[in-house]
Amino acid sequence: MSPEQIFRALGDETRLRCVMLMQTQGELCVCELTHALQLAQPKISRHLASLRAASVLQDRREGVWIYYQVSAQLPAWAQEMLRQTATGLTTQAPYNSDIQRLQQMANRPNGGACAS
Amino acid sequence: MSPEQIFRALGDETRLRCVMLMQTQGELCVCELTHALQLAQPKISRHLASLRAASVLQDRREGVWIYYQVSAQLPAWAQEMLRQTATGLTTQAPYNSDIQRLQQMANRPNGGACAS
DNA sequence: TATTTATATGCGTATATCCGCATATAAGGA
DNA sequence: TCCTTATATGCGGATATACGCATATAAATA
Repeated sequence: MSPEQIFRALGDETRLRCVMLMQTQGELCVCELTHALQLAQPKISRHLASLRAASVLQDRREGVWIYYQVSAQLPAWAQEMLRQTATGLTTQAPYNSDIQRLQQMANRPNGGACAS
Repeated sequence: MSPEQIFRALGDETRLRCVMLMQTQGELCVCELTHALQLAQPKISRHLASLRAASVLQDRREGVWIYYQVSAQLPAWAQEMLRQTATGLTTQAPYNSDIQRLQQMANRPNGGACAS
């Protein structure tokens, strides 16, 4: 996908929060994102689909859960750009609170980063 | 301005080309951008206004010319993000051709980077 | 003051985007 | 097969965005 489509995909609060969360926390399923951002599931789901369409995210099914993560196919400049952005943003609201809510979430699915 | 507004501002081909050009070539006036991108002046002008509204660019008048550059007020993460992006993109089309056309432009205004 | 050059903006239109709500799909277990 | 849970999508409406074209503003100069 073209650079401007990548930027356009990041140009929405919900989508940027999702990407920042995955950039710092790794692979997450839809219910984890829904919990962390406290938004309706159809809304999250639709934004994830648009991020995937822009090649920003990749997904994988594991049983009932669908895990999303920042795509490994992203060009190097884009990966570095996201790293920089996360470094700058994740200490401030609402990104820091999203991370906190995720880490305090009970019953995270098994494949999730919290289960050992 | 908020991070997602910065990304949204970059999420358009014309605007991204303008920003990449200024990121690598420094301060430019509207006629230089119009020449380098080979687009209509009202179109360039309107996109510059929207980049300024998103705090991505700052402008300054010098006589008849209005010079735009990447804003020095941008948060550090955003400046670094633009630097990364320019490093990744400016070797490829259409960004490289824009730079080339700018450098070959005759009669660049006096304040421009070419005049000594 | 009239003209030229550089830049910005008003306007109408076409299209894209985002939302909430309801519903569809898909997998797993009783 | 039925039920539950997780996720995706159809739809209609409200709003935003981008465009082309014409025109306005603003500075310099004659």
